[in-house]
Amino acid sequence: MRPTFEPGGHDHALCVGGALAAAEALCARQGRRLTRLRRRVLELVWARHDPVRAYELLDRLRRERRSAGPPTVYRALDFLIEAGLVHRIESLNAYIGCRAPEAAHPAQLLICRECRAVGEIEDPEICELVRRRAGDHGFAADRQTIEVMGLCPSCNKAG
Amino acid sequence: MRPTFEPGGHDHALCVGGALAAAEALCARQGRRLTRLRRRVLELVWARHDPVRAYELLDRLRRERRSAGPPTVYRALDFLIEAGLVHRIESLNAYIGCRAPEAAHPAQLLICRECRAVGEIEDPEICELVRRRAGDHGFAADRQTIEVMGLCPSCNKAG
DNA sequence: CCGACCGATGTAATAATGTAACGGTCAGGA
DNA sequence: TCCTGACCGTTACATTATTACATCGGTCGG
Repeated sequence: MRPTFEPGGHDHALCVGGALAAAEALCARQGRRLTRLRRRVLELVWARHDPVRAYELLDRLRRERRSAGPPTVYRALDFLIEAGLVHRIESLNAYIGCRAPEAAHPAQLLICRECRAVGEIEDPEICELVRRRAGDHGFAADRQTIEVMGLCPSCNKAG
Repeated sequence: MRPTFEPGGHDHALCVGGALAAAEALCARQGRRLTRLRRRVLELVWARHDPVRAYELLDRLRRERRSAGPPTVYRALDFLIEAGLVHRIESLNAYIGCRAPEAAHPAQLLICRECRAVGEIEDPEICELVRRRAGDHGFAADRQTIEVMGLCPSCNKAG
């Protein structure tokens, strides 16, 4: 199991490579088309473990594809989110690569307010409890957004 | 206990009046200044049980205060959120009056994707479970955003 | 009373984020 | 061949939010 927060000195090429390979496999399995553009956007999202903003992606994309505009990025992101390869972080208006795209799942994100690192957990118990409590109020839940602000392990130790 | 989703025919003046009275009391107790402007913005937020957008508030505010600009609204909202009187709904970029401002609490919002009604629950068990699970990964949680999309009781029955 | 200060608000400009609408291209199937 | 639908280019625009600086209006020490 990968750590929730990636340590500083890791070989990031492995992260990117793994994410792209997983994406290829997932799209093949689900009959989705991971085009050149979408693949490239996913790669840019994975360039770091921090959340990435849409217009950052656009800037980087434009360096290699002059034609890129906002819709270029947003359409690619929509596809990647739909496929479960990327999560949108609502409280930051930002995006991050999903670390467990194999199993479709609601994202539970831990966001460090110091270093901006984002960890992803996937806890079925939380998911189920939220669904049940919503149900107790007559509400039929179908999508959950859970985002937790705080301090990641290393910033917590440092502070 | 008030219902999580307010029924159709209720006397909404009571909701607004109650919210304003609670706000006065809370601010008095905490030494915060609920100015005329802030009070009026809170009242506008409470005009309906739906989420309100910042620029909707701005439009309504301008009718009675020509000088109002975006910062006017955003500053008032910041204050109200800080005081726990209003919640920001991250997944909608919208705002809604808090129904239980007495006890500071993380908002757990149930958002109907049909009628846009928003219910608020306050479940300590969810809160605690999320905190504990985050802690299991070495993460020190201090603020939670929990937003659930789905169908409210009446839309669920209708559909 | 005076003036320094400070929080609240006014005001203008602009940044950041996101969407609509339409056209072109290209692959695959009737 | 023609049609269709997904994908992407392109332009324009809508929405959301912030920065920076000016001003107002009370409070408090002198």
